[in-house]
Amino acid sequence: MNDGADRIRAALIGAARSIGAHEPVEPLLERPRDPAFGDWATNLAMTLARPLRRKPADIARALIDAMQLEDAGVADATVAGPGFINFRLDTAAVASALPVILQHDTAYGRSNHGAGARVVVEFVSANPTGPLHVGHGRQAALGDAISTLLEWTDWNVSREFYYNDGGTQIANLALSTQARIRELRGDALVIPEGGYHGAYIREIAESYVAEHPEDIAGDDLDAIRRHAVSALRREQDLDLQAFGVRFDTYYLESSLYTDHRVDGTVQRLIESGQTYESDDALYLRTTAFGDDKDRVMRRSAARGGDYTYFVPDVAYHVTKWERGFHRGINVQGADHHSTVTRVRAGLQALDMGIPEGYPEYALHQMVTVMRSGEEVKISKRAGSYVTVRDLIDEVGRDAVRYFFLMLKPESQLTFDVDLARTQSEENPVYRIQMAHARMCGIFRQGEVDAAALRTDGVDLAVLTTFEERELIKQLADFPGVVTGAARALEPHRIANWLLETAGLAHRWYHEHHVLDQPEPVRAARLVLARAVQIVIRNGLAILGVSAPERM
RNA sequence: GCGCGAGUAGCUCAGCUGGAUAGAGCGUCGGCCUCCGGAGCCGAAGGUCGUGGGUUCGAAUCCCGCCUCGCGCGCCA
Repeated sequence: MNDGADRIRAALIGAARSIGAHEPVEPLLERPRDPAFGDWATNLAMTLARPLRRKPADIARALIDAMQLEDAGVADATVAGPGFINFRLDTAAVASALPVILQHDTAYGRSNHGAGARVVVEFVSANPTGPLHVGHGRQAALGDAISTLLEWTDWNVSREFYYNDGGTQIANLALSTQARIRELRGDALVIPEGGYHGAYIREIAESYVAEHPEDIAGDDLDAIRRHAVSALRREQDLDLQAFGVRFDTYYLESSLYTDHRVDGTVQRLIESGQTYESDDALYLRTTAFGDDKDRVMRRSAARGGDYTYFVPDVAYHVTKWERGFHRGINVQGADHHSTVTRVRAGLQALDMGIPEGYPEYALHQMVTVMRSGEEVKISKRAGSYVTVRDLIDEVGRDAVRYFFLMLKPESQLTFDVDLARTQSEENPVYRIQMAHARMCGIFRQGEVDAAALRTDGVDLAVLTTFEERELIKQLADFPGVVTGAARALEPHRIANWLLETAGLAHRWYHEHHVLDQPEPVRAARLVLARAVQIVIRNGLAILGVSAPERM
């Protein structure tokens, strides 16, 4: 799988048994912080110190003495610090990672931990009441990359978009559009309380009047609502298309009512005995499941007597479970944090065998936009905010994707438009793509068919320089980085790893030439260049960023 | 007031779920610059990991208190 870690691990297990360690022995191998220490390190001796009642350093020496070092590709093993064992691999063992990369090619980095199980990843889920803004953009990039990471670890992923096409906000949308229609006729503009002020509402009003000559007065509120929702859905679809994000399913909140799933969920909650009436409203005892107060399910008659949003939300998550998704991941902004406890509480109250942690949440913090050194003020009420489309038009899809993914989700993100559009290596996307393009440039210059390169008969042990060792080790780490990022639902690990890889690749490229080298070296370096090309391309693919052959 | 998140180099941020002398990019300073591919390369300086305690062989990482910032706290969604 990688450059010798498995062989060292096996040798360590054998050695630990021979000195009397209790099962199971599971040595942890990691990269030493400083490459001067070696290629791999283990703290096994320290963890064995207590059960064996011996000093870590003594155990470390005993382990080394009992190991078959040469068989494991180890050139040198030393005890260091409080009891670490550092292993230095021979050059051939390090280089053994390269044939694996070339053989697996587009599949290098994939693994089968998910065993094909189904998972639904819900993200964006914007109300059809306006264009997608930068927060949705972060969510689209995150949700798509998390989905891809899961696919790379063999999960059967369904990307899902949930449309809140019912409720107060849609009513306000219809009323806002109606007000604009009547403004077109010369009436004074009166946008209702909680309505939408953006200029796009006027455009929708104009198209409504054009398509509905029979209702230029704007009296048919139902038709106005349908027109506005479909117009905005179309806009959002175009935004997502420009971003290269596709969904497998669109789930409509309104269908929960027509299928009587909301009524059914309420009925089952009442039967669970976890509900009660108070002040003419129906409550769910969510405090029994960790909430800080009980939540209203059905409003009092004085307030309309209808259900609060969280009832269809629970009903919706029941459908996820019943549709066979026994793992669900919701990608949302941290401003929706309070829904986490409520939705889970509702599912637990139903007592239908859904695990407590269902669904999982990947919450991200807010996004601000920086342009010309100043923060772009976002005022949703006034309808002035930066849309996903604005960003894509300004800096391109690749940069938008990468910038949204380069920070961990818990960090607030400042999108620096000027940096994103910079065409030099201070721009991280450019830097990574350039590393890939440089490898392609070598093949182009040397008229080498990279895809046809084979490692048979190539002496990879001639890749002895420091830069080559470090670069190969980095490439060998890729599968582990992918599984770690997938497990943690953290695409930014891929982004950071790619940036490191690009740095090592650039350094190698500048220090050592390929095409003008004598034969044993030239062939080996071509293989290394090919491996770099493959791994960077695969990493970028996970993030949804392209890998251009020239810049 | 309560809940969640953040606080790490001048700036923007990583830090692989407890490991060694805490890293990267930008910026600053000093050198190179007729090199497959270009505004690029090499090197250096720069840190009380917000703060005070605790846990242990060992803490940026885990626990408790406090400080600062962001978000949320409706019979809105």
